[in-house]
Amino acid sequence: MTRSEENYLKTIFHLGGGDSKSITTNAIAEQMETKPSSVTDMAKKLAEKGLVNYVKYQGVSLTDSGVKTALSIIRKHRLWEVFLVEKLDFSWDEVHEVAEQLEHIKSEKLIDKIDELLNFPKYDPHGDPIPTKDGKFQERDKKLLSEMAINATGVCVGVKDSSVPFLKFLDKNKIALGNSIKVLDKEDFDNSLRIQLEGKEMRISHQIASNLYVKKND
Amino acid sequence: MTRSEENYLKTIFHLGGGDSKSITTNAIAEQMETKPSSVTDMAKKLAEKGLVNYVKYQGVSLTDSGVKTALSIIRKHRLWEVFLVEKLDFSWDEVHEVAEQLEHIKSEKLIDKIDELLNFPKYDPHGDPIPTKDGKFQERDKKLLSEMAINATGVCVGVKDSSVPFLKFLDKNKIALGNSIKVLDKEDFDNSLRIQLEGKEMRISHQIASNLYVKKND
DNA sequence: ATCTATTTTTAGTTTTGTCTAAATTTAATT
DNA sequence: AATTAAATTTAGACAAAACTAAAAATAGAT
Repeated sequence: MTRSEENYLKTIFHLGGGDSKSITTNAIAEQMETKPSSVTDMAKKLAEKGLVNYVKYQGVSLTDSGVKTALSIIRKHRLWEVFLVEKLDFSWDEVHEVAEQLEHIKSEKLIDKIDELLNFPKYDPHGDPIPTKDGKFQERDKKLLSEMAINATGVCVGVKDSSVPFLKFLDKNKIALGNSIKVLDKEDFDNSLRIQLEGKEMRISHQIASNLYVKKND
Repeated sequence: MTRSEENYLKTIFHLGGGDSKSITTNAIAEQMETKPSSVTDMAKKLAEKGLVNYVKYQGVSLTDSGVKTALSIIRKHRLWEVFLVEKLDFSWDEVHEVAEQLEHIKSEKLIDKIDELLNFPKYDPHGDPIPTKDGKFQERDKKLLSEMAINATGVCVGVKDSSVPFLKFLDKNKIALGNSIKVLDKEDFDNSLRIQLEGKEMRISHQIASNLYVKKND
C-alpha cells in the first residue's frame, strides 16, 4: 500500500464513497488538487487490488476492504492529532499538516501504543470520531448550531470547517469544544444568532453558526 | 529533500563521509542494499544540490551543508528511538525500524517538542549520542570492553552492533546500559572474559566483548 | 431524438529512483 | 609497461505517479 494509494482511499471515504455511493473522478481530483486523468489511473489500480469498485464513466466506491483500509488511516490521523495537542501542546490549527505525514507510518504496535498513551480517546481535537482498532466508526449525535431552535441548549462538540483561519477565529473569540451554548435569538435579516456561551452573551454570524456542531441537551 | 536523498546522506555520514573522507559508491551500495549504478546517479544529484563532493571514480564526501542535513536526520532518528522506549515501552531491539520511518517526518516544531518532552536526552537507547538542534555531535569517551585491562572498572554505555539478535542476547543475559562492569580475567585461548556485572560474576565471549562499549572509571 | 456542453478516459510524456548490461577507468600483478 | 581483475560509470529500460492534449461517452436542453 503506497502513500498515494492511502491518500486516495482516505479521500474517497471522506467524499462518502464508503456507503457504496459512487464518487466521480472529477470530485476526487478536485478534493486532492490533482487532475481527473490521474484519478482514472489510480481508480484502475485500486480496483485491480480489490479496494474500490470502479465502472468506467460511473465513478468509484470503496469495497469492504477499501473501507477498512481507509478507516485505519483515518484512525491514525486522528490519534496523532490528539497526541500532538495533548502531549506536545500543539494548537488545533497546527495538527492537520503534521498528522497528514504521521498517518502513513507503518507500525500497528506504534499506533496502538499511542492510543493507549492517550487513554483511548473517542474524538480528535476537532470533535471528529476516532475509529476503533477493529474499524468501528461512530458518528456523534450532533447538530449545526445554525439549525438549533431558540432557547435550545447544548454543548459545542465539533467543527465542520476545520481550516486554519476558522480555528484561529474561534480561538480569538474564546469559543472552544466543551463550551455550553444556549441560543437566545435569531436575526431573520442576516441569520446571525445571539447566544450565551459559557454564560457570556455574544452575537455570531450565520457563517460561524453553520460550521459549529452542537450536542443538544435532552 | 526527498526521502531517498535523506537516506543517502545519512548512510554516507555513517560510513565516515562527514570528515571529508571519500566513500566509494560500492560501499554505499552495499550498505543500502542497492546497486552501485544507482548510487552514481544519486551522487550526481546530491552534488548538483551542493550536499556532497563527488569526483568521478573517486567517491563522495559530504559538504558542510550535507553534514548539517545528515545530522538533522540522525537527530530525529535517535530522538524518536528514545521516545519509543521511554514513552511507549518499546524494547531497544524494536525501535530502529519504526524510527527509520519517523525520521523523515518534516516538522521542526514536532521534533523540538519531542526533544522537550523527553527532557533533552543526550543518548539514544543504544548509547549513541543525539546531535543537538544546532548540529553539534559529541562522541562519548568510550572503549570496547574487549580492549579494557584486567581489573579496570567502568559502566556499560553502548553497543557497537545494534542488530536485533545481539540486543536480544543482551536482554536475555541481563546486560543493560548503565550496568557497572569490572574485568576480572582474560582468557588467552579464546579471548573470552570473566567480568563482574553489577556484582555478579559471569563469563562472556570475545564476540560479545568486542561489541559492548564501556566508559572507564577514572 | 438530436445536438451541445460537460465529464471522463485514452494515449503519449515527464520525473524520480531504480535496474541490467555494456563500456570505461582504476588498481594490482607480473 | 603491459595485462588482467575489480570498481565505477554510462546508456538504455522500467515502474509509479503525475501531467497534457485529444478522443470518447454521458447528460441536459431544446
